[in-house]
Amino acid sequence: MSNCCGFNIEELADAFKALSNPNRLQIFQRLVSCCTPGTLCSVEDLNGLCVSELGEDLSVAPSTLSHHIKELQHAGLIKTQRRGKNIDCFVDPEKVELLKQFFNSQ
Amino acid sequence: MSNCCGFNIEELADAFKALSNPNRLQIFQRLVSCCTPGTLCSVEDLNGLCVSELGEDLSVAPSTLSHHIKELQHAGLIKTQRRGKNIDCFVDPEKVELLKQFFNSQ
DNA sequence: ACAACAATTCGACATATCTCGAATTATAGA
DNA sequence: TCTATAATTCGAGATATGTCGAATTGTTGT
Repeated sequence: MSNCCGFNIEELADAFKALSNPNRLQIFQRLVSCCTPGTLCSVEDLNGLCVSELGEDLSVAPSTLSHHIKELQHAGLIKTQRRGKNIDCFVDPEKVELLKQFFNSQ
Repeated sequence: MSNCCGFNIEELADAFKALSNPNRLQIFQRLVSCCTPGTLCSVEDLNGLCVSELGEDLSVAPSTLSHHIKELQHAGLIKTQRRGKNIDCFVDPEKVELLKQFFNSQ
């Protein structure tokens, strides 16, 4: 577990890998921007989109979409929660904050 | 060329892909942190490290290191400049700014 | 219990990536 | 010109990734 300047390189690399696929990046971007300005994205606020909504303008098979959601989840970028037949997705604000700080470290 | 919320998804994905490899991320992190605080990273300032210096604590073959440098360059994250036998590397502050803004878009 | 819908798992395939060693190019200095 | 050093290019091999279709699981409503 290599550590550099307070950042865990492996953790960051995993996050960037998850964002390196255009389809996944679009999913993430959509989740980030779906939160109403001024409010935090969190599970409590329920500012999320279900899996099928996230794949609407993506032209990938449901199985591929599911795979991408899991990748984002394993990288710690999003969290999920079942709501009836749907699975809602939410950005993890702490991880986003970590990434912000990385690029702000001069 | 897909565009979302003012961001070019392909461009961002290329940058994240370049940062998704732990070795490349460490190279980038080292370049980012080598700039003296308060100063901008730019070719003019010559606040760079040569290729071999960047690979010192990385335990990869020179050919691999060269490959990674080129990946970072193609993604627009760094710029290079020959100085005698060495090739100096510099972070591109504009690209870093773009990535900052992406994570700051709520 | 059954049908419909949402999502996941699994196996397979094509493609991309990471890495290396060997050979090559570029530069500086004797 | 010759040698040493820095870096790159090239080809190859192992591994990882993106994608799909088919089958399966979980949930709701009839």
